Amino acid sequence: MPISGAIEDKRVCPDHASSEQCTKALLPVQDALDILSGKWKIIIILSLSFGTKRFKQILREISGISPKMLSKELKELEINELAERKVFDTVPVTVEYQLTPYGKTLKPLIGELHDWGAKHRKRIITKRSN
Amino acid sequence: MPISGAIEDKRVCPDHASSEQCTKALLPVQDALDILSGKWKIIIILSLSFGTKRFKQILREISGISPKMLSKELKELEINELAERKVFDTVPVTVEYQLTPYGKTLKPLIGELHDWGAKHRKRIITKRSN
DNA sequence: CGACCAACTATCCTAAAGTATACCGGTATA
DNA sequence: TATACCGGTATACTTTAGGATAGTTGGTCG
Repeated sequence: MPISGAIEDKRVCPDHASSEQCTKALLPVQDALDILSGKWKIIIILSLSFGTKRFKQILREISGISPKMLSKELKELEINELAERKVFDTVPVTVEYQLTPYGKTLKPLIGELHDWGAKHRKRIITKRSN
Repeated sequence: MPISGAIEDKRVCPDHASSEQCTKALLPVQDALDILSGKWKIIIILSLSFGTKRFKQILREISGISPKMLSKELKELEINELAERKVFDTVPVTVEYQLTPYGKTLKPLIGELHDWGAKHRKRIITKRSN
């Protein structure tokens, strides 16, 4: 006897939602993940969403990251046009990083991530203390 | 001479936004990333957001994933109470996976990811064809 | 009998991710 | 003189993620 296979949320998943539709919906998500994946990229973007920052400043704010990783990740963000590197001819040289306008389009996404993370954090902390 | 260090978006980053505030904002995001990171987890959640699915069905829908990875990732989703595994005593045995109510709270986040990914996809495809 | 189904598990392996530590040239500060 | 700052590199290393392939258990089909 076959099981029901009931899909409980008809709004999100109408009965006719085929596997192909699902597979198709995965593509944009995979594209997004491709350039946001890794342990640090989103964290760095969040940090820059607070404003222009200098290299050492980011290094200090993000605990645990090494200069090598920060350097590498910033380069990748630059390549993908999410962040911008500006060099000032001061002595010693000053380098500033900031989000590009395109990078700023990630703010709603990161906002959601922050909100969900905050709720999740509460949840796990509450659990532990029980 | 010091540079301006001007922060262009006072709405997001008031002048008094200290490094500590920024560091603090990172925590919830890191918590979220901790359980969502990896190549497949978000993809699997998205797939399940379309409705209850069986193991082989997910395997077919998500191209490129191996049974080993799918199995591993599903277990982790279970541990974090984002997904649920139901075994039916049919012949042969049937196993269904679905999002828990808690897992469903990720839908807005994944929606944002999908939307941004779709725009990004357009952007890179347009670029390539130029 | 042999092949195939579902739902995995086991084993082996590689490539990439990430860490740790040290170092650079030039300047300023104690 | 010694130390620290800046914006990184260089080197060496470990860890982990993920891929490829095969096998398992119990049952059905032809």
